Amino acid sequence: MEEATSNDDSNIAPVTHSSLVFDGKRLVLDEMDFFAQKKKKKKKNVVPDDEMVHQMELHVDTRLDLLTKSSPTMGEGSSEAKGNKRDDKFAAMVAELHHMNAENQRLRDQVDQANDKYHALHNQVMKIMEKRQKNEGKKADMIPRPFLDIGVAMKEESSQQHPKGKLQESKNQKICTTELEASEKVIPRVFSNSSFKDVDEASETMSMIKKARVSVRARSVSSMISDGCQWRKYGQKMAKGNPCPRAYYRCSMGTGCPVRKQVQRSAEDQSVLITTYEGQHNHVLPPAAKAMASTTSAAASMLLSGSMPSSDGLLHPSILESATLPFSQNLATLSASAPFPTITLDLTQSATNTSSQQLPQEAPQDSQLSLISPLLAPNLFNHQTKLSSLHGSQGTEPASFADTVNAATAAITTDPKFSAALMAAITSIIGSSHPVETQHCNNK
DNA sequence: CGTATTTGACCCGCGC
DNA sequence: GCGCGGGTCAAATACG
Repeated sequence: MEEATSNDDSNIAPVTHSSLVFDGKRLVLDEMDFFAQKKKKKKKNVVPDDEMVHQMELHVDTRLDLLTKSSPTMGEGSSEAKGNKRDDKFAAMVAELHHMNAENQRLRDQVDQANDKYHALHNQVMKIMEKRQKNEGKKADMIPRPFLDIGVAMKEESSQQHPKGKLQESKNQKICTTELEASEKVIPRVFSNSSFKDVDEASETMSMIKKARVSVRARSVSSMISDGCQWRKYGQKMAKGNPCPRAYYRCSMGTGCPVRKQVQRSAEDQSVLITTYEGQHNHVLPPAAKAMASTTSAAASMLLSGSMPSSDGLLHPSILESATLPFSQNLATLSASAPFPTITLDLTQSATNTSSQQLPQEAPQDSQLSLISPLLAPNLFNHQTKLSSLHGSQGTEPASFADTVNAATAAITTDPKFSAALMAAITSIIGSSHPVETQHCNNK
């Protein structure tokens, strides 16, 4: 029935309908003599073709224009003169419309061109960085895969991936070799699809960025690793195969902030807290929160850039081999078989790996942090410098930690060591910004 | 009383 | 089409 009424409206005159939408002054409009004439005209042309509809649309603008400019006290006597005036205005409006259409088209072209240029430039930057990396004596076979078309990669691998991808996450570390072999096959196609060809692809990528997730595994006794942000709990669910419930949080620092996170204890080790971040903040963040937020962005970029394996795998073996950090192995995994591409940063692995090498099994949590943190700065600032020189901007400014992580986003695509540094960054964030919780862990 | 949390209901996508 | 599981909503409740 509602449909019928709305149809009635549109049948009477699209003009009326649109005018309603436009300024909500339908009554006033109906009282105008000019409007009455329009109705008569319409009745004459019973079958409205496209041109007619177009004209009617034009009339909308004309009438609206008249409404704002003409005097309501106009009599009916000078209708002929007014008609001429209206014709003139109508012609002017048509001309203006054509002009605007042309301009619109021109702007669209400009946007397209800008888009193309952006991708071309991005491509060039990546090539330059790649060259630099090679010049710095990197292994020849350790070529990162810039501009990985994750959509393509995921499609490619969807035929190979396991039916229950999420359950595979814990197994990723074991099947890493197989997965990487599979991912190698994708590389040629990846390079051939190095830039986005159309808007659809770009928007798909944008949604991918939004949906990209960063999962952080860390040992914590408290129910949530606070990260400087304000979170509002909006749900809790029992996840299958896990006795511990999964909690859903929404960022409450900004109105309508799309960022969400899930917190869940690991099924295997309930002392391990898995925090999964999704989305990007749409508001200003406190310094403590900035770093984690930046990490999410970095991870999203990393997913897009393809410096990580295509799906369900660990970091590229060469990446791991090249990583000098002792805890880098098994530190980050990527799961693209999950509903959304997810990077898992395993801070517990690093702790156990490190502690198994150097510390007693019951080594406190802060030993992990103290080992990692010193390694962080040189890695990060090294890349900060690189980027600053590339962009030719504020390289001398003392970058905040968050800025550093932000700047790392691009670098991460070219330097595999950087992922390890990122792990360290997050570890130090968790450790530094929440001494209470860390203490909590330590006390246990 | 306003705000945050809890929790059952609901929606949606996916696999069979 | 149906069931399952993940994710979200929103009314009820708790809390400061």
